[in-house]
Amino acid sequence: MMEPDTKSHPGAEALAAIPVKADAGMSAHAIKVACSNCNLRELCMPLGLTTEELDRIEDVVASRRKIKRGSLLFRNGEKFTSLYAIRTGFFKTCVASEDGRDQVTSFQMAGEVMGLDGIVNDHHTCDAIALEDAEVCIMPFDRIEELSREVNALQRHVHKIMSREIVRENGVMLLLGSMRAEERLAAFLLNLVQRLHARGFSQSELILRMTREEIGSYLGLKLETVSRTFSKFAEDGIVEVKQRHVRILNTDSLKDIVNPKVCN
Amino acid sequence: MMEPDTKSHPGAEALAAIPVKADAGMSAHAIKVACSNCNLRELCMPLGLTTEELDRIEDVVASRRKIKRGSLLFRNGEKFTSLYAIRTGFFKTCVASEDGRDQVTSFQMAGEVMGLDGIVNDHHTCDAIALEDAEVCIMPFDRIEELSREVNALQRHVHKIMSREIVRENGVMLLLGSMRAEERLAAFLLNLVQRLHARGFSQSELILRMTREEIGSYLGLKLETVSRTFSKFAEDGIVEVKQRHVRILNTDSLKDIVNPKVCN
DNA sequence: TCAGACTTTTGATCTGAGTCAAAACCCCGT
DNA sequence: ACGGGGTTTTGACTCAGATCAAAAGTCTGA
Repeated sequence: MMEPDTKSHPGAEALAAIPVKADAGMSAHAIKVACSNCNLRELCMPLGLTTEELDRIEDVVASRRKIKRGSLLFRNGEKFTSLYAIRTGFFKTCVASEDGRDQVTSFQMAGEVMGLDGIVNDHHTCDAIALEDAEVCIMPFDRIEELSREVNALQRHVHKIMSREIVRENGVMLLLGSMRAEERLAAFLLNLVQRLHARGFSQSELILRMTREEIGSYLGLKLETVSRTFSKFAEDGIVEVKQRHVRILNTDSLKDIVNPKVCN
Repeated sequence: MMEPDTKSHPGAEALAAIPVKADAGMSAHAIKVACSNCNLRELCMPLGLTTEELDRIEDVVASRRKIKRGSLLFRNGEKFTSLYAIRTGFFKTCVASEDGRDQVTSFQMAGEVMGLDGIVNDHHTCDAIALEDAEVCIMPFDRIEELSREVNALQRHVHKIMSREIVRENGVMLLLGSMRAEERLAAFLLNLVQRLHARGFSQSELILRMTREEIGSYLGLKLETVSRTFSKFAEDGIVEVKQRHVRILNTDSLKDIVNPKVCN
């Protein structure tokens, strides 16, 4: 299983077609970004912009920043200044209660925007941690606000991104509030693979960038339960699992698990 | 317990100090609203507006609508046109999975804004149901967008409202993903009473507008568990519960339950 | 005022997921 | 190539909350 050349997950190579490229070690402010040439544009930018509007929006992206695996893009309590669009890599965000429990609230991949939580109180309320070496575009929020007063498409886009996050979280609440372990894991896999597919990767094969414990935290389960459920799916021939390599053998079964059919 | 005159929950009388008043039966479009005189203004409007700005923002509120207890303000799938600010009454919003499970995703009270879920796809993705007779201010979203291009404080306010909702949902995910039944219910009560207190009501006494089943749905518990947990709190002398009347006798105990102290 | 439907409480029992423990596995840096 | 730390799997047992059931309470509208 799992030929090494299978395009099963975004890696740096897949997103490298950006002409104005930051050399390693180049400091953030020296980078001239070029959204117009970024192949993630349709993910983080509104569609149907005039060239002039696009030019102006490029100015929103002040610079880029590389984050090493395991380190933080921002942390709870930190002053909020910017939103971040992921160029490469993979993140988790976690909130913590006072007594140290914590909860993964999302996993984010290329083209997705992070930092919306910071707007309301001018400070971030969660940690954003890179699960693999990553690079983000830094978009100072005051510039976003300024420009979105003038470019209607940008204004609309910002509103949609925030609304999308609200709707996503509604879905997670449904999952956490009413699904059983198998349903949660099936929903999680389908969601991941669907987002990867939208980025040009396989519909059936993926590499998990997070541990069983992180999956468990996101799904409100313990890591052992996540592991057992993977094993169960594998026994049932629904997936092949080899550590973090997952191949989905039967998407329909997963869908049936998430939405149990009322049988005749 | 619970003297009838105790100001333990918003009722119509508490919010009636609005000079330009809609008579019963008056059709929605005939109402001239007056945010400037609404005592909920500091909840739904940005602070520090000039009189001129306030005048313009009043134009955002196109009209009002009364919703009878049990009926819908909007429903899943319905076209999105407006946000709604609650003037009086109490709502729940629920999402449903394809197979008919459903999940209460929030309870909303006077001064709170509903409908943000509809922005991303131009259609609502949840149902909003009045739990008591209610009245909302209708704010067509295209007008909000238009005006927030010109009034910076409004733009900022809209962003904050959406961000606040994201942060709130992060908190609910933490609750659903990592808390036990008692912790969930304690957190729920503290949250409700805190919001009511911000509206001038008692810090220790409240009337629940929702059933045990609705509380359970919100908290990811069955109604029996909610009932038992209330009984447990009552036995422990933390609250007095008589149907939907709740008096909190010991707020600190509730806080300790939510955030268990690491004992010495 | 009363009937009937909904809501809430409480008891008894069951079960899915948590907990504890140990072994296997794998990856990484030196 | 190896050692060691983190990760994953699996087993045995426990328990919090679900489920099933029945009775009591209460609200509503005719």
